[in-house]
Amino acid sequence: MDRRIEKSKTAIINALTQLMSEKDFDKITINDIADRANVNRGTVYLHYVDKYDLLDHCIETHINQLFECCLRKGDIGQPSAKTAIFRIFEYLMQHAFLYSNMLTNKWSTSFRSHLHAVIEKMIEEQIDKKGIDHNMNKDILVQYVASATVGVMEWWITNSMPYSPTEMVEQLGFLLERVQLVHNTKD
Amino acid sequence: MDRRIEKSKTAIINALTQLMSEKDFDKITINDIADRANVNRGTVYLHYVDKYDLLDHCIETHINQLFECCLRKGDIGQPSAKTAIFRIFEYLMQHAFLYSNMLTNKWSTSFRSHLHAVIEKMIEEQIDKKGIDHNMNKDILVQYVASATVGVMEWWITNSMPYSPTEMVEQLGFLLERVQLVHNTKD
DNA sequence: GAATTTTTGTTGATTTTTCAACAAACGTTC
DNA sequence: GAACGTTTGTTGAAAAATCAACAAAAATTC
Repeated sequence: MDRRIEKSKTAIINALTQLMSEKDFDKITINDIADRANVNRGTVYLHYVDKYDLLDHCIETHINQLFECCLRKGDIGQPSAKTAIFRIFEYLMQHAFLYSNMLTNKWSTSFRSHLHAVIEKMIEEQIDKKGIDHNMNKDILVQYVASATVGVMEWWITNSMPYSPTEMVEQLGFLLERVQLVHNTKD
Repeated sequence: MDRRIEKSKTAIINALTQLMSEKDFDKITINDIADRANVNRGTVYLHYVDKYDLLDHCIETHINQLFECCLRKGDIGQPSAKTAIFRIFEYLMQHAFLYSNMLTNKWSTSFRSHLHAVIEKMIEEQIDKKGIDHNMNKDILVQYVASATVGVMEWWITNSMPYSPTEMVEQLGFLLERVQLVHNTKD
């Protein structure tokens, strides 16, 4: 990709990220974004069809970043499932306003689908590593667990994080043990 | 100035600044600079005729920055001469390697002249504020004091800062008192 | 609800940046 | 000192970014 495109895109995404942790998405104009990114307003339209398309890419970037951060955080191998889940909740908490903003009513579909995609991959890896009960269908199990996990996360964020990350991991741990995705030993 | 030019120029100047506090100027190539600035090598030549022209502009930027930082550091009015001098020495100390690198044998001319220009202005302001002895010529006095001050600074940097900023201010204070540029009261 | 302002999305002309290719100068190594 | 790789500075064509101007849509104000 052309160096200029990369610079413009990251500047724009970063600008929206900043603004999203300052005020409501609805209150943010393309002009605000362009100003903050220090690019011409036209440049935004050059790469994104509108504000919502930009938000979509912004969300995608952040979900990837979240998992990049939580799954390869200076580890040699992969962290255990419980550690990963804990880090995710912790991360969400640290960027509370931004993420609850990304889940804002109308546009939560994008957030959910991107999060689902990445959680799905993660769960599949886990299954391939640990194996499953012989009378279980893998595809269905993946969809089941992914939907459940994303649902819990979404609920947790939109309800102002009523429990601590530690509690969330513990509870989710119990549930995941029942489908044998997590060892029931101390982590 | 076009937004792109401004961005390119600051990226390039910042890149050189970074590299200058890491290694000798002679060891820095245009390629290094372009890579660090994340611009094409050609872009460097678009704004600067060569490495030495770039260094000159870099030095200019830094001298301005130094004085911006030392003379308007959250003050309401102007800081006293002694305070300003102290801050300058302190600032030089904090960016020791960079500045000693900027004074490196061959290219010190540029550094000296830019520093001189800015010190000269500063001294003139001081004189206009405090006035001078009636049988003294202002122009000559300015040149005299500016050269002396710059010379001391240059010597101080290239000789690895043998005295503390406090001592330097004290000594320079004595000397400046003799031409009545600084009050001989406690500051 | 009409008038006014702001925001949006598009356009075309212009400028800047990029990239790849080049020859010349330079530095190193054998 | 010949051969090698690296760095320099320049070129032209292509791509991207800028800017100003525009009409339409949306939001605000009175």
